[in-house]
Amino acid sequence: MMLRVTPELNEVKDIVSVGVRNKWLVVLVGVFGVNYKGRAISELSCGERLLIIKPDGCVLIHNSEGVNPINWMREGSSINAKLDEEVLNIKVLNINPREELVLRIQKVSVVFTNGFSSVGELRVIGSEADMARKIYENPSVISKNFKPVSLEEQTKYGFIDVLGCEGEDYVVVECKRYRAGLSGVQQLRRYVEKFKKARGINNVKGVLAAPSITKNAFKMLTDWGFSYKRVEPPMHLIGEKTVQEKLSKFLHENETKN
Amino acid sequence: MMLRVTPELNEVKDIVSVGVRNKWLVVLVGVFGVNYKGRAISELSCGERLLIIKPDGCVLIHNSEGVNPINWMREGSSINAKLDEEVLNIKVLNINPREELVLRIQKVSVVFTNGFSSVGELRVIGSEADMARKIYENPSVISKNFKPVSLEEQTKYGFIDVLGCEGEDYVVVECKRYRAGLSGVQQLRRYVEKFKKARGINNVKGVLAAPSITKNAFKMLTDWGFSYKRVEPPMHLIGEKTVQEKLSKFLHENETKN
DNA sequence: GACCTTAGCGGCTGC
DNA sequence: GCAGCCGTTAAGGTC
Repeated sequence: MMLRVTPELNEVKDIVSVGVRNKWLVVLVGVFGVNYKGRAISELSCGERLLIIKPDGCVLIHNSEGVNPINWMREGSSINAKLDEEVLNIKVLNINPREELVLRIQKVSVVFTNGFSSVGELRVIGSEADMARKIYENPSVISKNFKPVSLEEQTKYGFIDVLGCEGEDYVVVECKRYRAGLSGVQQLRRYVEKFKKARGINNVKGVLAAPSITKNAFKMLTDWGFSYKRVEPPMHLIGEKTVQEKLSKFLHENETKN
Repeated sequence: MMLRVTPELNEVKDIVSVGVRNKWLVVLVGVFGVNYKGRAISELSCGERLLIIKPDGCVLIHNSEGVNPINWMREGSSINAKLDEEVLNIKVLNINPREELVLRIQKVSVVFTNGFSSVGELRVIGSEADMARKIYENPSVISKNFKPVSLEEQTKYGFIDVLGCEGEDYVVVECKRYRAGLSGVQQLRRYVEKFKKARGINNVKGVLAAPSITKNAFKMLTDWGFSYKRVEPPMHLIGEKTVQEKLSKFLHENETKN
C-alpha cells in the first residue's frame, strides 16, 4: 500500500502510476477540474472532489453530493499521468466508443493505492421478474378464470411478462413494479397487437398489472379496451419480520435448488 | 482530518462517527458484507470493498469493478455505527421510501474523513435537446420543404421534440441520439395521435430522426406510415479539433448570453 | 453481435 | 407533490 497526506504533485503522480500499473484501487481527494469529450462534451471547473480509479480501469469523479459520479469513464480505459508545471494532468482514454477524460489536478489532500479484489455475490429479490412469477403462481390475482401459460415469453417485439388464457380468450399481462405510466400501456398494446397478428386471432385481452396507475395511463388503457389490475409487487412496504422470512425462504429455496 | 491505516474497529467507529457528525467525507477500504431492505431485498456476502459516505448523507459501496455502486443509499439518511463483538455494524436508515442498509465490517485497511465541499459547475453539450435544436436550425436535414414551428413543445401535446410543417401537412419529429428502438417509434406514434386528436385533423406526418434504427423498429415505423430520417447527433465521432471549436463556440455563446 | 428490457434506476423539468 | 422522460444511462438476457 502507498499513502500520502498533502503530498507534492510528483509524489501523487508516482502513486497513481503505481496503482494503475498494478491494477490496484486508487483513491484521491483533491482540487481539480475535468474535461470530457466523447459521447458528449463536458467541462467541469475546478473544485474539491473525490477521484477513484478501480482495478478494472474505470474512473469515477465524485462531488460532495449524490449517488452518481459527476464524471466517469467505463472500464478498460488507459490512464496516463503527466506533470506539467504546477498541474498534474491525468488523461484517460477509451476506444469504442472513443472518449477521453482529462483531469487537471492542482492540489491533493489525500491519495492512496492498495491491492483490492472484491469477492462475494449479490443476491437481490423483488424485481419485476419476481412479480411476474408471483402472478404466474397466483393466477387468481388477475381473475378467477385466468390460467397462466407462459412466463417471460420472448417475442420479436419484446417479451411478454405473463401469457395466459381466460375461457376462450388469450390474456397478455404486462407487469410494472411501481405506478404504471404511459409507456407501460404502450408496451401492452404492442404485445397484444403483435400477438393477435402473429396468431391471426382477435380474442386477446390485455391486462396491466401494477400497484397503481397514472390517470393518463388509465385513460389510454381503457380507451384501447384493456384493463388494469391492481397487484402489489413482491416487496411493497412490507414489515421487518415478513422481509426476514421472505429472504430466508428465498435463500433456502435457492440453495436447495442448486 | 482523521486517518488511520489498519486500525482497530473501535478506532474506525470513532472516525466514522466524527465524519458523519461533521458532515465530512468518509472513505473506508475494508472487508465487509451488506444487507439491504427496502425497495427490494439484497444480500451481499463479505468481501473487500470501498465505502464512501458523503457530506449529504448518501452512502456508496463499491466493488473492484464497474461505474455503479453495488449497494447504496440516497442522501438524507441517518447513519449509526455500533461495535458488536468482533464486528462493526453500520446501520443506514432512510424514511420515504423506508429503506435500510446494514454493513457488517470485519476488517479495515484504510479509513479517513475530511472536510469536503465541491464547488464548480458542470456544463454539458450534446444532449437530445441539442439534437432537436440542430434540426430546428437546419430543417433541411428532415426534408427540403420542412419548416420547423416549435421546439421541445413540452406541454401541449406531449413532449414533441420538433414540430413543423411540410406544405399542407404537419410534421412531428422525434429525435433519438443513438440507434432508435421500438420505444422511440411508440413515442412518435403517441405524439402524432395526440396531435391529430387535439387539432381534429388528419394530415400529420411522423418522422423519427436518429443516427440509425433497429430492424424491428423500422418495420413498425413503416407499418404505421411514419418515416425514418438519418440524422447524426451533434457529437458523433467528431475529431479533436472540431470538438474544441464547438466547445469554445458553445461556451462563448453561453457566456455572452448571460 | 443485434436487439430489447429492466433498474432498489437517478435526475430533471413542468405543472 | 405527481408525471413524463432523458441519460456520456448501465447491465443483463435472448435470439
